[in-house]
Amino acid sequence: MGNTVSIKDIARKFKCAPSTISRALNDHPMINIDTRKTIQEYANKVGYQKNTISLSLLNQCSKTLGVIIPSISHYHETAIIEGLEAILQPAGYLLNICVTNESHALEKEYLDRLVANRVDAICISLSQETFDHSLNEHIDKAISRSLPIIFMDRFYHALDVDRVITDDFKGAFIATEHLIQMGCQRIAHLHGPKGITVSQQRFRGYEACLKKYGRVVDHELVKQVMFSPESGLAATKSLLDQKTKPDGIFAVNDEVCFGAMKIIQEKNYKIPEEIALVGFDDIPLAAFAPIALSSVSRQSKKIGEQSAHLFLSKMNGIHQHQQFTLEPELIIRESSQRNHYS
Amino acid sequence: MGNTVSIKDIARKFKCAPSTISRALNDHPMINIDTRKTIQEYANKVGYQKNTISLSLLNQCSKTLGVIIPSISHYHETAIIEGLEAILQPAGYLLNICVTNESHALEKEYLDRLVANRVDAICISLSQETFDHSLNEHIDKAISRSLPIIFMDRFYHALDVDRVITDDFKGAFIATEHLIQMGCQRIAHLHGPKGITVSQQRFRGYEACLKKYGRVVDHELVKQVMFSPESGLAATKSLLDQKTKPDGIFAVNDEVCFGAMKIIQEKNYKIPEEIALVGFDDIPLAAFAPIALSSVSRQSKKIGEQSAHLFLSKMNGIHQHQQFTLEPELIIRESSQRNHYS
DNA sequence: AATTCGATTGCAAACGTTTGCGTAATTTTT
DNA sequence: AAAAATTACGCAAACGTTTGCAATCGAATT
Repeated sequence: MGNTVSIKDIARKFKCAPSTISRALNDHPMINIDTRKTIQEYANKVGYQKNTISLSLLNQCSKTLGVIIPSISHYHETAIIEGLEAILQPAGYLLNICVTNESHALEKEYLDRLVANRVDAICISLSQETFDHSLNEHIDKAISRSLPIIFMDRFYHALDVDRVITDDFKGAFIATEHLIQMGCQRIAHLHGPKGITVSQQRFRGYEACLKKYGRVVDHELVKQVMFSPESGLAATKSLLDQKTKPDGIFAVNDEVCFGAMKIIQEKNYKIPEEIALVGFDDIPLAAFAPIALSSVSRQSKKIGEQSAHLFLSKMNGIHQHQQFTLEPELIIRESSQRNHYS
Repeated sequence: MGNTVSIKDIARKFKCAPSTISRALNDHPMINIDTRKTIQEYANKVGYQKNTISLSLLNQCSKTLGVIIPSISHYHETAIIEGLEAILQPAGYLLNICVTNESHALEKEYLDRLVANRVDAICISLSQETFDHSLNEHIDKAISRSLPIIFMDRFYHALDVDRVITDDFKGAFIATEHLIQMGCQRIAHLHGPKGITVSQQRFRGYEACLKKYGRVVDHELVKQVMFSPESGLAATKSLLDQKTKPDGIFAVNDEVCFGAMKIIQEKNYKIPEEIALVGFDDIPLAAFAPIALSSVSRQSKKIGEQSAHLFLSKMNGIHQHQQFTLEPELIIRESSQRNHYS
């Protein structure tokens, strides 16, 4: 494309070997101090910029991390990216971000491309399709070529992998427990898309908590939703239309709660008195929902940071597999606060 | 690190030249069809994956687009990324995404790194600091090495550049005009951070519209905010506390409106009857605000798509500078719909 | 005067791939 | 049977950078 100047160009100018220029630019003491300065000044003047790809080729490392995520439209994912960048920018790494839209084919395609680009490692949150059908060959193939793969959020069938996840089970458990403590008798659950691990984990936490308090899951009170307010609205509407109405709802995420609130308020139920509501993710707008929304924080940014640290440790030659599980935190706001302590 | 197999490795196995392997893998007709098949099968078996960095070095193009954005925590930015990916994934490109947090130093650092990595072009939304102090040397330097730079959102001082922006002025104008048509007499504006172009453009549109209808800006009704609900709440509170109260508010973005709504409802003003509200960006949760929020859509995803197309056209050798301005669209919802037509 | 030493610099290979050109072997044409 | 054409493959350079080793030169030591 043009006027990019290389070490060879500079070498021609100074009638010396490229190696001399290279050493001069890297301030190698082997080179005469005056020569060094002269060369550096010249390089600076003509805007010389090191070509990193040649270095990648030489050093077999690209100083780039591949990131594969199913979506980028929610707070959780962008917070993860912020966490990754916060740690990896100072370490000199760049991020190759790939969004799969929950498609297995795209995930495979992107994985191949990242491998072809020789990224130093890959942080991945598996797509729904991959998960649903356990389509793991592409992952296994990548692992078998000893490319470090760090799993975020979604479990992988194999045990000996690196991963950073939040304890969704526990998060759901404490959310449900909180609703119970607020006096809710019929706690509904807006269940996330089937086959997604977080959906399953959160349902299991909800189920386990009910069990602990001597209750059982009423399947009429469990509705499946997508991760959107529209879906939350529809599911909640059907909840409110049936004979067994809930007096508490634990939803798979906050967006869903916004939809739930809309219809609950439309039907003139009082939040939290008649129906208490708890979401998941603690998105920035949670506090500004129609009724300030209680939510379980999954520490999204910390997932990114921890994954970044895990990655850096791998770059430093630590090859044991590491698994981190972050603690969820229940943020109690208006939507579930009943001034009822038990 | 590595059981990565190269063309040379395969060549050794078959006791032939690397060039033969290369041609065989690329299905070059020059190579015997049987030899081709055999080699391809073997390569497949041992998991050969083309090393793209060597190709980047050879072809002087990396099939990678650098993306520099000030933040990644809002809908607008993630939608842009989605738009970019939607077009560039099928075209075989990867995205290097860099988040500057509005810091000029980081922007400079990232720009250098992307140049060093020889990305094929850079899509950039300038940081606030860069903008505030017109710190453009790094950009000029990049341009001078004829690296294609596509500006998104924020104007650049120079005229002959490639850019894709939305007409924020017009968006603000139609939002304000709508409030006027809804009968608002004292329209406040929650002004975005100073020095940010979108803030200025939106204020100017607001100002121009008032002028068109024979009004002037009442500076008591213009408050400066950050792009957050907290900030919107604080600014609106001070609006409501002063003698000249607004009966309509046009805010620099939707998050700010969520904050505004909170305090307006707390103080028991009716939306939209007493105070009508219009935001900007049309985030997915806008329809699920306490009162469904009217908002100006800036077609964020289309910015990404259009930038991607512009980029591709540059890759196809079209060197003229192109400038696109997307039309904003006012989405009218409850927060401003007064059943009052004029 | 012969030797050693230190200070600078150059040479060449390496990373992985592609590609124009040369060349050998085989087949077809005259 | 000789010439021409076809087929199939190898050689080597190129992309930009680093680095171990050799080489050159002047100065200092024996």
